[in-house]
Order: sequence, then C-alpha cells, then structure tokens
Amino acid sequence: MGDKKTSDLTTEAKIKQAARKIFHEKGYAATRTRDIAEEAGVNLALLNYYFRSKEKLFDIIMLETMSNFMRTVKTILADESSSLEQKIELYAVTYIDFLIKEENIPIFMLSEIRNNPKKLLDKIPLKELLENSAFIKQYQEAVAQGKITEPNVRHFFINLLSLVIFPFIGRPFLQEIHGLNDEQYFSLIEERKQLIPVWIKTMMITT
Amino acid sequence: MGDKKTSDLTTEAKIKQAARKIFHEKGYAATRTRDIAEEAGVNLALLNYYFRSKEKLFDIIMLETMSNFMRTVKTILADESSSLEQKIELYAVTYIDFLIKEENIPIFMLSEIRNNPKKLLDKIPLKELLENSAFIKQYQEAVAQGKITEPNVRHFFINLLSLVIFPFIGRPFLQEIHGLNDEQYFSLIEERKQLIPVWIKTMMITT
DNA sequence: GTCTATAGGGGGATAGAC
DNA sequence: GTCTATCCCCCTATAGAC
Repeated sequence: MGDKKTSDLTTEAKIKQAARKIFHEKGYAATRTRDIAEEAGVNLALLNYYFRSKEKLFDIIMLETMSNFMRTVKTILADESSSLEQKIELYAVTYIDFLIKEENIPIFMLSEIRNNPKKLLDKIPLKELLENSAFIKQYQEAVAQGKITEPNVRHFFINLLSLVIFPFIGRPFLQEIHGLNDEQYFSLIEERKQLIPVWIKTMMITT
Repeated sequence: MGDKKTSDLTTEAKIKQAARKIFHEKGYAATRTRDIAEEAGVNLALLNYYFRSKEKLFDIIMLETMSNFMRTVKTILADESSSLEQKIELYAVTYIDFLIKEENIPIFMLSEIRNNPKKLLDKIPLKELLENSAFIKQYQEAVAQGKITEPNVRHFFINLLSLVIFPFIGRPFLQEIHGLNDEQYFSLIEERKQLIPVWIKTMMITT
C-alpha cells in the first residue's frame, strides 16, 4: 500500500493517498481540504468532483483504515493451526511492524471514535474479532487445564494490546521523558517484539 | 476541582471550567468558542474579554492539564519514604482513580501533542519526572541486588504506564469488542488496581 | 477530467451601547 | 462587566469555461 510513485496513480488514487496521510496525521477537524489537494498535487475542486465532500472522503478513508486494522489482528487470532503461545509471539511481531509503518493509526482511530463513537463503531463488526476465534477457544482450554493463572481472557487481551500499542500512542511523551532520539526509541521498540511475549507468559501462564 | 456550583463561580472561572470540559472532550480543532460559551452559560463576547483569543484560552487549559498530570505522577515517584513495590501499588491505585474522574485527559494530551509537539512539550519539564527520582534510585538498587530481571528501567516504566493508561484510551474499542456495558467496564478497571502491581512484579521482579 | 472564479456559511473576534 | 450586532476571514463546495 502506497508504494507506487505518485505520478503512476490516477487522480482519484492520489487524492485518497494524500487524504489518508493528512487525516491520519491531524484528524478530521484539523484537516483542511486544501492541505489534501496540495499533498496530492491536484486542484482543490477535484476533491469534490471525485468524492462529493470532505466528510464522504473521510468516511471512505476511515472505513479502509479500520478494516485494515481489523484484518491484521483477525488473521492472527483466527488461525486454527497455531498455538496460543505462537499467536502471542506472532501478534507482537506482526503488529509492532504494522505500527512502525503506520504509527499514527491508533491515536487517529481512537480520537475520531471519541468524537463520534456511534457512527464509527457501528460500521465495523468489532465483536467478530474475538467471538468464536481460535484464540478464545485455546485460551479457555488452557484455563481448564490449569496452565493459565489469569482466568479472565479480557484482562489477558487488554494487557497484550496495552503493551504493544501504548508505546506508539505515547511516543512523544515517552521519548521526551527518557531523553531518547528516534533511533534509540525504535531500538527499544524492536526489543519489545521479543520481550512482550516473554512478559505476557511469565505474567499469566504457569509453565 | 470543579466541585463548586456554577452559580458560585466568577465568570472567568465558569469559562475556564467549561473550556476545560469541551477541550478535553473534543480537542482544540473541533471545539467552537460558541460551545464553550454555551456550556459556561455566558455570553460569547466574554471569552475574548477575559482571554483575548481561543488559542490563549487553550494554552492556559493545556498548561494546567499537563501540570496536574505531572504532579499526580511526580508525587508518587519522588517519595523517598516508600519502597519500590509500594510505589507501584500506589501508582496503580492513585492513577486509575485519577483517570476514572478524568478519563479524557490521556487521549486529549496525546492527540494535541501529536498536532503540536514542540509547542507543548517545551512548556513542561517532563524529564524531571524520572531523573534523580527516588523511583529510579530504588530501581537501580534492586537491579544491582539481582532482585529485578528486567535491567532496563525504561521498559519497566513503559509497561507500568501501558497497563494503567491504555484501558482508558482504548475504552470505546475494548468495550465494544468485549460487549461490556459501562458498569461491567468499570468493574474490570477496579480489578486492575490490585492486579497490575501483581502482574508487574511477576513479570519483572524475582522475589 | 481539470481548471478558475466565486458563492455560501461558519466561526473567531470586536465595536459600541448599556 | 456584560450584552447585541456585526465584521471579516477562512474553508468547503459549486458553477461554468476549457
């Protein structure tokens, strides 16, 4: 996604690419259609020609962003062939890599949802993520076998997401507090790919 | 803070109280001065009479919000009389209570910082939070004594913040995914006050 | 499909009466 | 200090030529 040269893309695709970038960086309210047009290198009037309005363009970008986010998570949690431990390891690596490329997505999604929870949450079948997933089944199995000390899968899931996602959301803060430059920060993030699964296991899994 | 009846406050205080509420809920860009005036129950022109401009009003609110946030954290980390374990327990309880009352603050601060990192981060001496704190000293001591398995205090600190703060930032998401109503969600949060210190210890501290 | 020019409206800010 | 009325700019959206 987004690998093509700008000049290779259709006008419509250029606008979408630019809109995605600006919306993700600044959010809906702070984004001006002029910024998008400039970023895309096209005339402002073309935004309305292709997408009718700023809001409609935003809705398209948001839907794609959320679907993209969902797909990345769901593929891992739904996989019947991997073990619970493998899922945790795969999730940490895959999702941290995803966030390194798209670090604005969590704060973007969460702040837009805050401004308009009903409109945005209704569009995406979030419940499907966990319900009846291989992940849930395996977790319940492990609890039944006494392999897991924390019986509440909700805490387990929240903790996994917290450890993976928060360092990206809180980046400017954490970087400033610890006095880290970009390189140092990303090297810390890289370490977490291996460390998070270990932490999660020692935290909640017996043997 | 905010306990007084609206009618008891001066006009200036009413405006600040209303501005804090609306800015925290919607962020700078999506907030209209008209919304603040209405929320405060005062005439729109009075905002400019007391605060000159929307931006100056915002700067005041933001500075207070960040100072408030800092103070809450710093008091705990700086305390020479409590042990490392006590600090973790105290931080979890105190900060979760703080966030229950002010749940919009993390996402507010982080999304505004994203839009204007230099302006906002320069105003607050964030580095003071950890540097030379009792928390850091005790941590290094514990590492030297072999009591801690994770030698990097940065990971330790990031993990503590992640587990405490993320459930609030991600609330709409997590609530939807797990199908929880407000009461159920807050009861989950309450459990975390006790659980987080336990998790953190088993994760990183060897007896 | 793409451009220029401009309409239309919203929102921040102020003048001036009280 | 507080109000009404209004200014004026900026931004979204559209009309209409090419």
